[in-house]
Amino acid sequence: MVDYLGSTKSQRTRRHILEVAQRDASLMGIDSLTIGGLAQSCGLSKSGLNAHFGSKESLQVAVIDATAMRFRTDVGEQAFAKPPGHARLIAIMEYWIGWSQHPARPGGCQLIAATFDFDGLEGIVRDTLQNWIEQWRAAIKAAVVEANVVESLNLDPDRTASLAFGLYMAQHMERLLLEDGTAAKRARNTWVAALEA
Amino acid sequence: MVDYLGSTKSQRTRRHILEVAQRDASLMGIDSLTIGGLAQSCGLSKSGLNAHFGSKESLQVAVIDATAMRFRTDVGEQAFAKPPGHARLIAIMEYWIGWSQHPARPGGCQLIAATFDFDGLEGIVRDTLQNWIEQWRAAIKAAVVEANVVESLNLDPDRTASLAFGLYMAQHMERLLLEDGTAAKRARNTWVAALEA
DNA sequence: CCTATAAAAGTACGATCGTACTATTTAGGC
DNA sequence: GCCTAAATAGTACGATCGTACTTTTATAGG
Repeated sequence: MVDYLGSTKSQRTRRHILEVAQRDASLMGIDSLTIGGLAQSCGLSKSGLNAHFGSKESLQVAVIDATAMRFRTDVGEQAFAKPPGHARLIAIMEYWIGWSQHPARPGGCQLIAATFDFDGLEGIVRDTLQNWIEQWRAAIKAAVVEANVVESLNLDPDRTASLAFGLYMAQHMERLLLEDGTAAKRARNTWVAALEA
Repeated sequence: MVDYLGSTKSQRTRRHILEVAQRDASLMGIDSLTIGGLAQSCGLSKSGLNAHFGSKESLQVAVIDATAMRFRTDVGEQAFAKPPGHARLIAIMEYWIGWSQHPARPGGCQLIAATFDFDGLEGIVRDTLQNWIEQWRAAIKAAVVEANVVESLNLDPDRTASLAFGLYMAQHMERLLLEDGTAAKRARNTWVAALEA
């Protein structure tokens, strides 16, 4: 286990690399990261950067892990800090879309985008993505089950989780490719309406 | 305008290249196509293949155009052959998911996947994708407006179109990355339920 | 069948990729 | 402050990328 909170030179550099890499990955995608290009963005030499990860694949996994860890604190924990039930479901979409729109993510969520790149491939990068998506989907399902109990609803957990992912991805596509400034608000509204039905 | 239906040697070869390219693009993504790799898949030399398109960017646009043209006949026209209203909306999702699952598309829809690769870039490939997505989204919205009239419904066209794209993309992700065999059926069911609410 | 022309192959070139190996610089415990 | 070890830079190598240019092969009209 890598100590992400340490403060040796190596750890500080590694954190900085992953910071820059996450931004680059938002713009061009995780599989378009290059060691040379990233090194230049960080003010490092190619070999200096690669010494931290050993291979491009390990770098990609490290970027995904770092992003997923931040997602957990910025979205997951924030949403699950709300009381179970309707409020928590609303918060999930609220923080999730906020994550997508965050200034540190100028090209939108790197993880969702990477999903479409790696779903046809094999290897540890795909497995890492799969694992992260499964965890987040399971968390949403659990929140739906809770809400059914607390609010006496009858939402289908799987359908509702799919709907959440779908609205999130539609928002991503409409906002970034179609340059539709109303996409985020529409996704939130559709989510709220779906929970009431 | 290229004559896609001609039968000179060049036109036949071009069609074959685009056929193979669409399959490769389904598996690895349009932006991962390489001229050398595609030439090998086609049994052509690198330069023999490139003579048909002139550049990689033109090849990518040609692949997108060819895919979009097939989408129009296999999904758009099929769905709009149904009577306007509820039946047409159901058919849209039905044929769309059928397209995603078609054996010729082992890695799912190339166009939706490419969307997430090019939304942060600039150039003619992005513009071509944007144009295609906009057209299909407009068609869905039109079908919703029709259905509101025919069936005396009050569906929001924009929200419903976003929902359609969202359910489609969620199905793609769940089926291919999470290897969830129930994803397609769930997307259809959720769509049907949403139209009734 | 011959030939003009289209189609494909062959070849080459600079750029960039990931990565291994070596040299140099920098950091931190005594 | 020195000295060891960690961190980074330097260099090199084979592979592959896109693409320009030249040569060969195949096609189709007369």
